[in-house]
Amino acid sequence: MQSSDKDKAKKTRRGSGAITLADVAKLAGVAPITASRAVNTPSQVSADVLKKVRDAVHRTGYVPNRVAGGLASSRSRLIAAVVPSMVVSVFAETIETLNNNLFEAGYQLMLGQTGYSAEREEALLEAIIGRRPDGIFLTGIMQSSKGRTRLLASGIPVVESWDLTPTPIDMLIGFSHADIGRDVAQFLMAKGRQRFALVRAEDERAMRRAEAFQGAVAKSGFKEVFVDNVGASRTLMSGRQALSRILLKTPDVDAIFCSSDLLAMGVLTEALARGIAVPQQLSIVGFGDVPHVANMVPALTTVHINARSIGQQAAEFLIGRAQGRSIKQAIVDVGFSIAERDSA
Amino acid sequence: MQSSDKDKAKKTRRGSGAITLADVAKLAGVAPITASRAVNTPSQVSADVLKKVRDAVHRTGYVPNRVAGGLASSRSRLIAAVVPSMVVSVFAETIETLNNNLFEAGYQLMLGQTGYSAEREEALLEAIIGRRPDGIFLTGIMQSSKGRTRLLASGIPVVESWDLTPTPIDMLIGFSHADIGRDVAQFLMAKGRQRFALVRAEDERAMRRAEAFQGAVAKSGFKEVFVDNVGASRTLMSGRQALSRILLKTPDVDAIFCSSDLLAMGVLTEALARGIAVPQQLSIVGFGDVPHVANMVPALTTVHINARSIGQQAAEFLIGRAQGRSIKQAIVDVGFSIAERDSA
DNA sequence: TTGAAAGCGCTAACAA
DNA sequence: TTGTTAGCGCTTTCAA
Repeated sequence: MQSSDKDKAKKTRRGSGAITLADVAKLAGVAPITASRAVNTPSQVSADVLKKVRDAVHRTGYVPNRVAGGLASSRSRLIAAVVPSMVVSVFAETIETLNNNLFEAGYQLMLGQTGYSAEREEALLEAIIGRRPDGIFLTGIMQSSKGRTRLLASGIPVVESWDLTPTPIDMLIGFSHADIGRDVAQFLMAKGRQRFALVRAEDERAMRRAEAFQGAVAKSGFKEVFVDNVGASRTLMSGRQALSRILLKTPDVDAIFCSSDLLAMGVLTEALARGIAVPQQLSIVGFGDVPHVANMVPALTTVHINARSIGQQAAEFLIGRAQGRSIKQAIVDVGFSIAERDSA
Repeated sequence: MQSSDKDKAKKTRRGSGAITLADVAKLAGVAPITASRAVNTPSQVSADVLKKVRDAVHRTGYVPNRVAGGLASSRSRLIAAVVPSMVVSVFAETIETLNNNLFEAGYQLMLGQTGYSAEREEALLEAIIGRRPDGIFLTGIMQSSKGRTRLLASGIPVVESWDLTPTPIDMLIGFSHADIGRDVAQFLMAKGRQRFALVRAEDERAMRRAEAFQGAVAKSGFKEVFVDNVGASRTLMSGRQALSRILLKTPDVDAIFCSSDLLAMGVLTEALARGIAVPQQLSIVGFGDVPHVANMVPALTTVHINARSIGQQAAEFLIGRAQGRSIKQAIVDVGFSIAERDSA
């Protein structure tokens, strides 16, 4: 007798308890589908209905359940991004730009981190595909054939990045690491440097830059390049320690190419601490061009990668695909440049 | 006559086309719910069924649709995190740790960036609640009462962070910005410094640190603190420019507290470039303790925040709540410390 | 312009 | 231990 008008029908068994579109529709006196149209495609309903539904939305504080919507429409409006690490600022820049652009277009970003681990990457892929995102952004190329197969089988648009390959899974926005290694070597040789060393982290792309660097140096007949591998530790401190080791083995070193700006800053810091003149006695080149290295003293010479433009381009591709457009030029080489400053 | 066994029943109208649990179940010769149990709670099915279902999963490459599962169970296994910016490494550290811990527990991270903008934050909140995540991590305290109301109404567990308040929405992991400002002022006064300046970005929390700093200095009878507000630009360059401006107004400045390590590095860089001795002539204190500032020369004295422990604690809270546990001590002051190094 | 019906792919509840 | 049934909250399809 005193039942409110909420429970006129027989009670259902479950549910999250939140306001649903059906509640809004009932309040507005229209069918659920009409309320749906008023919310999503207002141009399809009359002004009268629009007003009633909007009122009801306001009164109830209704927030559409995108999970249900996603299931029904098989468009999740979710994009997944896979990154080795967030604390590496170049990746953070790409993700920030990607995320901002996606958000403007009504897409949400799901973030996965591999920590540079292959098995982690595999588990991540499964978790991502399980969410049925409308697109996937990969930092790097998917190396594992199992991963490639899964991705292909999922039918989800994929952007690989930060590298070049003739056989991308789908779309690609990258640059050539071999070219970078070679160009940096030539740059340093043109400066008259003669004894080279590399400081690099355990990372497949860094390895390819290193190999091209070594190749170019060898081709010009200089002594073999000394390579210091700092392993997984990508800190300023490991750069400092690397220089110490290098000086022990090759005291006559006069040029060092590092696999990241942070390592280069470490080398630079250690050099200054030891009273080694940079760039007079020692040239140092970094990789990434993190924003602030340009304004340090001495300013770091480094390889500039346009991390933000990669993020933006990826957003365009992914949104385009999610909206059913086909991307014509889906393989883009964004290139790089050597930002010549004070350290080399 | 030649129809495959896929389409024995009448064709359905829609769908994403991917392999579903029903396909797997049919192949394994069991009911869908049994296949579901084999996949999610293997202990509930017989060894025989488990094997048949696992085989079918392998043969088909089935990946469970978490969207559908989330809708049915009203547990999305999704946690949302709101951050002002990813390129600020302290936030990146927290997010990285949060994400890693969540992933281990089978949760996925959805990332939202406010860009320090309030209206952006509002839109973000709507997008996040629409996904019905199992938890929300907020960098900072939700200031807007509208936002607080929405969050409260959503019923989703919330962790606010990076700050303290007597009235959190739900859970809280933070530290006192006023205490930091006061302690840093006292630290510098104890060092015998007499003429103070602040470099700060346009940011509510930085403002509170600044005010407490000014208060402590005033209380001790020193000249008024000169404040340089660099606005939204949080770069090393803005730190350099800030020092230039400060020197113009207060040439006798001997201590500067910056609202971030990056700004402090800028001030430090500019000081060194001008031949100002640090810390002899000028003490510089940063905020955040980004990993590498400890190893620079001179090493930066800064306020250490345990960004990773915030992320880890938040993961624990959120996962606990998502699994129905109630958190007893849901307000945590993680504190801070002044990492005294060479710059002050 | 509006609505009825039928699912999206999965799991909770109940039953066998 | 396994299965049946009935939705989760929304949108597509088809019809009026």
